[in-house]
Amino acid sequence: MFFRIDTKSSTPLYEQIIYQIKDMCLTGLLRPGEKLPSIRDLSSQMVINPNTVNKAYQELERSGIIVTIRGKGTFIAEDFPLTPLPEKEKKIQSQVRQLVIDCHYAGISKQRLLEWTEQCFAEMEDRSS
Amino acid sequence: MFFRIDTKSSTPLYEQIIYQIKDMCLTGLLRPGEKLPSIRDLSSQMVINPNTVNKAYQELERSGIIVTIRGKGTFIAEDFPLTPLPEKEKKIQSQVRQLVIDCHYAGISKQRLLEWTEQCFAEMEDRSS
Amino acid sequence: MFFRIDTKSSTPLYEQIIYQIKDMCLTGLLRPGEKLPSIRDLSSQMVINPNTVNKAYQELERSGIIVTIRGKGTFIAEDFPLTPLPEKEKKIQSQVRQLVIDCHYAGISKQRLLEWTEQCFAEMEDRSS
Amino acid sequence: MFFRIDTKSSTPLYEQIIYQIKDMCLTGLLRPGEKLPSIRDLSSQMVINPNTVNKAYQELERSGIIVTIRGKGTFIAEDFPLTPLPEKEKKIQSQVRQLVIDCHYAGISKQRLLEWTEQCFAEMEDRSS
DNA sequence: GTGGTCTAGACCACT
DNA sequence: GTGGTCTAGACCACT
Repeated sequence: MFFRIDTKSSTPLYEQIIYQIKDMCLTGLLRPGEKLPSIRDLSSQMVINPNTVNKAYQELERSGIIVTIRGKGTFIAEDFPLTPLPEKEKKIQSQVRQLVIDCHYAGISKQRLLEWTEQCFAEMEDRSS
Repeated sequence: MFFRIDTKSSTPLYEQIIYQIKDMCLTGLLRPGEKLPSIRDLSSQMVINPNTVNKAYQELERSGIIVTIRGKGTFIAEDFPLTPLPEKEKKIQSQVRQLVIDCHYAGISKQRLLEWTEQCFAEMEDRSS
Repeated sequence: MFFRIDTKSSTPLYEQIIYQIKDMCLTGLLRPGEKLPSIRDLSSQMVINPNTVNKAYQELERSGIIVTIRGKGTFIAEDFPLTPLPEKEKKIQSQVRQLVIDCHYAGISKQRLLEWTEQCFAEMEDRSS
Repeated sequence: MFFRIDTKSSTPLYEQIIYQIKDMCLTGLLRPGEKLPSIRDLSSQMVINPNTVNKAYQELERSGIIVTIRGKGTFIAEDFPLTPLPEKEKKIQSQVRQLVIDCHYAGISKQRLLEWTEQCFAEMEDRSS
């Protein structure tokens, strides 16, 4: 497991961990049932505090993406949890709008944004197989 | 000027204001040279702290979107400021990736995300004319 | 707000706080929209660490019972969130079974258990009015 | 003996075993004097650590529900141990309250909770005969 | 060895 | 003043 953490980023460390693990699940780098590194291992590997890793793991468990088994460790959940809530949809729609606004002011064309989006989906498509 | 502010949202109020003004610029609701309400007016209208509006205006001025003229007020800048920095590009790329991840877990298809994106661009196209 | 925390109990402090606040909501001691004490105030009042209160508040927010507004504080949510998930139902059913088992071995009759249950409901009935 | 163990559950394995054995005693599936499987057998059957089973048996013996006879094995005690301590009563009362709170937020009516409780008692009634 | 809880204390962003 | 994040470090329960 290779993590790329950006300490200068404004997004909290624990959120970066969450996104990386979700990413690895969707790209197939992490498989259902696979064991994640222990909190201590990952925290020492990333040179951050165990509590921070713990927070990330707990939030991932809350959303059903990982499962912790007492005294044994943490594992990728067997079933892929989809939660299509109407609130989430609205939130994502407003994120899209903000992204488009940012693109306009950064001089990024519609063409490029759509390409990037397609590319990300392409790298993740295999998860469903 | 109609603002839709969500005090319960996790995105800070001042950022919400920034996005709304940028949005109105891009959709044509605000035109170059147009006068913005004073900090006092806007803050009392929105029932929020004047400091919050002030912070939004200051950041908008720093990025060249609005211009303050001493004793006259604040106005939408005449020239559309493009800041295509390579850092920004990277940042947006990672935002796209996070958005795609969120869509996957929210059960939102590529199709729908692309549609939403196109729609936003469509509503803003006229600004370049 | 009066909190009764049992440091000797095996249930974590943060969970005790959660149950107390839920309890006060259901019995009407806390009303929708009402402001909760700040994390610092409550923690110093209870002589526990602010992080512990923070954890309780965050979990309550996650389940929609309270709402935090940036820089303003934490408030009881306006709308009462009911989440009748089938998993939760199962969990409660097994809790009931465990409770009944415990009653048997503690020599507590069905009669008494039912009375206690009725009593609790009675004290909370008014919430719906 | 059939055990239904949930490794993903937050209640410790050894507690799950305890409750299951108590349950089987009260429903009549296990009779006074009946022999329990050895720690080794049960642990290999359940695919869990022998220490976990050992812990469960020890705690059951401490509360007088089972009896170990050197070189012979472990048996269900002949006499039904009742331990009506005032502390236990208080503890159960607070468990009832927590249960009622959980029911409220899970949208489970008083009616249904009482039904479930009655049902459990019904399935166990015969033990006293 | 595994995760869970809690403390003490620092620093930051937002209002 | 408000909550959010993070660190350092301790202790505990479970396997």
